[in-house]
Amino acid sequence: MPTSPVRFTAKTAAPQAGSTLAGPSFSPLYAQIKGLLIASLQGGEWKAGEAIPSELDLAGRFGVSQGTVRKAIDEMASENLLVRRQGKGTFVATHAEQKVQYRFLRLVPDEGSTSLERQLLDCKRMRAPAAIAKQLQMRAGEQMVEVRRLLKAAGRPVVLDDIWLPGQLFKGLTTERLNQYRGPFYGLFEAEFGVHMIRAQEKIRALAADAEVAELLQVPVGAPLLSVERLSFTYGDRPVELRRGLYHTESHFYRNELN
Amino acid sequence: MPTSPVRFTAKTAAPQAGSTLAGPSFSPLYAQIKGLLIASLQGGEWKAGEAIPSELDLAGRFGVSQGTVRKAIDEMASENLLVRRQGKGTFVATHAEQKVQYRFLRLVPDEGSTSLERQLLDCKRMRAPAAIAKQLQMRAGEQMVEVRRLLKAAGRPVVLDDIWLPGQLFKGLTTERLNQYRGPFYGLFEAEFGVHMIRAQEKIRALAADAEVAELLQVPVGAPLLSVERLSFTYGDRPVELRRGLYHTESHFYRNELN
DNA sequence: AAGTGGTCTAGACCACTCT
DNA sequence: GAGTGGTCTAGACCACTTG
Repeated sequence: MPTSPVRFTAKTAAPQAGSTLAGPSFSPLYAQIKGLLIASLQGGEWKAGEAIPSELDLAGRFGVSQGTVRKAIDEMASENLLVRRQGKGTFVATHAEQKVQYRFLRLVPDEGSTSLERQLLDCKRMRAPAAIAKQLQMRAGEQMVEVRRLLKAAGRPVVLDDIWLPGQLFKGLTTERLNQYRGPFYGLFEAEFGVHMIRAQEKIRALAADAEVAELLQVPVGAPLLSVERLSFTYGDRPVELRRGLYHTESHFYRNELN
Repeated sequence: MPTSPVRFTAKTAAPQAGSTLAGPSFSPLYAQIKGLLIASLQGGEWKAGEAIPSELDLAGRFGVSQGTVRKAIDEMASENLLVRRQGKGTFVATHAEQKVQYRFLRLVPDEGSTSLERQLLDCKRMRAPAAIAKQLQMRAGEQMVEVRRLLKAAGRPVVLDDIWLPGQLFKGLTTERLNQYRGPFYGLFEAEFGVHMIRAQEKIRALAADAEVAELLQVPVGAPLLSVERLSFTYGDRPVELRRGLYHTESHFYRNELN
C-alpha cells in the first residue's frame, strides 16, 4: 500500500493576497519527492551503501509517475547523495568502499599514485573554543572531540590534520576506534555514528611553518605550506566537522577543476 | 525544412564480432544531438550571449522529440555551456556581462566584497618555451603571447598573473586592446577572438616570494604565497591558455566547494 | 526470464517574459 | 496572447545485471 501519496502542490494551495514579492511561490512535485527521499536518508531508513527501492516501487508509494521519481533521483545523484548503477539499482552514496579513497581530498602527487598511510597523533575530548564552536553552530564550552593526525606518502609526512567534531554526535569515539578502522574517517563516521558528510567548503591560504608544525612535517621552520580549512556538512546543511590541514606541497599539489 | 535529421544510432550499426572489451558501444540520441549543438557553438553559428533556437525548433530540425533535445540542453547547461532562462530562451554562456565577474577566480576577501582593479604590466610576443608549449599542445618555438598583470583590492596588490596564449589564436592582441576592454580578459577573448573558455584545471601549491615577486606584490621576500597554475580549455578539450597566479592570502583566501 | 535503470516519444498543462 | 522553458504523465522499448 502507498505509504504517503503526496500531492500537496503549492500551486493548489490557497493563493495569498498580494504575494508579489519573492518566496518559493512554486514547488514542483519532483522537488517534494526529493525532500521525502532526503528525509528518509536522514532518518536512516536506508543505510550507506544499501540500495533504495526501485523507481517504479517509489513511484507507486508516492502516487506519482516513474518520470517524476526519476527527476528527483537524478538531482540527488548529481549531488552525490545517491549512486545509480544500471541493471542493479540506486544506492546510498558512501565514503567507504569507494573507488576513490578520500573523496574530499584534492591532494595529488606530482608523479605516480602513492597511497597514503595514516598516523594518529592525538584524540581527546575538550570544551569548544568560541571560534570553533561558532563555525559548528555549537555553544562555546560544549563538549567536543579534537583529533590530530598525519598523512604520509612513502614514509614522508605530507599532511597534518587537526579535526574538530561535536561531542554530542560522536559519543563513543576513541583513539582505539580510530586506529582499528580501515579506510577514511568519513567511512567510520557513517558506519558507527550515522553521520554522512555530504558536501564541504574549503578556505585555502599560504602560511609559513612554525616550530611545532615544522618538526611534525619534517620541513624547515618558515617553509611555505598550504593551509586548508574545511567545514563539512550533513543533510540539511548542518555543519558537523571542522578540519584544518597543513599540506606540504613540494612533491604534491592541490588539484581543482573549474567549470 | 529540417537541416539534418539525425538517426545514425550506434545500436543499428553492424555488430562487431567479439566486441567484448570496452568502447562506447552505445551512443544515445540525445548525446548525438549534444554533439551537433557543440559543433555549432564551436563553429560560431551562435555567438556568446546570444539565444539559440527554441527546443521545439531544434526538435523539428533534428527530427526528434522535444524531450530528447531537452536532455541534450540540460547536460550542456549543467556544464555551463548554455544558460536557460524560463520564458526567454536558451543562451550561449559568456564570461562577459555575467553576474559574477571572473567566473574562474576563486579568490574571496575575508570581509566585505571589494571589486578588483586591473593593472597591466606587460604584454609581448615571444617563442614558446618547451615547458609551456607542451601544456598548450604547441611545438616549442612557436609564436605565443605573454601577459603579466596585477589585480589590486583597495589599491593593494593581491594577485600577480602571468598568462600565456597561443599566438595563432590571438593574432591582433596588443597592450592597447587589453587596456581598452572593460571586464575580464575571457570576455575579450570571446568577443574579439571567438575563443570560449569552457573549463579549467588548477594546480595549487604554497611557495615563498622571491625578490622580484615580493616587490610587485609589496610583501617581504620569503613571504608565503599561493601559486595557482591554471590550464584552460575550449570546446573539444583543447587547451588554449596557461596562467600562473601568485596570490597574497593575508586578507583574501581561495574558496573551494566540495561535493 | 525477470528486474533494474536508461532512452525516447507524444501530448497536456503550468510558469514566466514580452509585446 | 503568443512564445519560451518547466513539469508531469503513460507507455514502449533498450541496455545491463542477476538468477
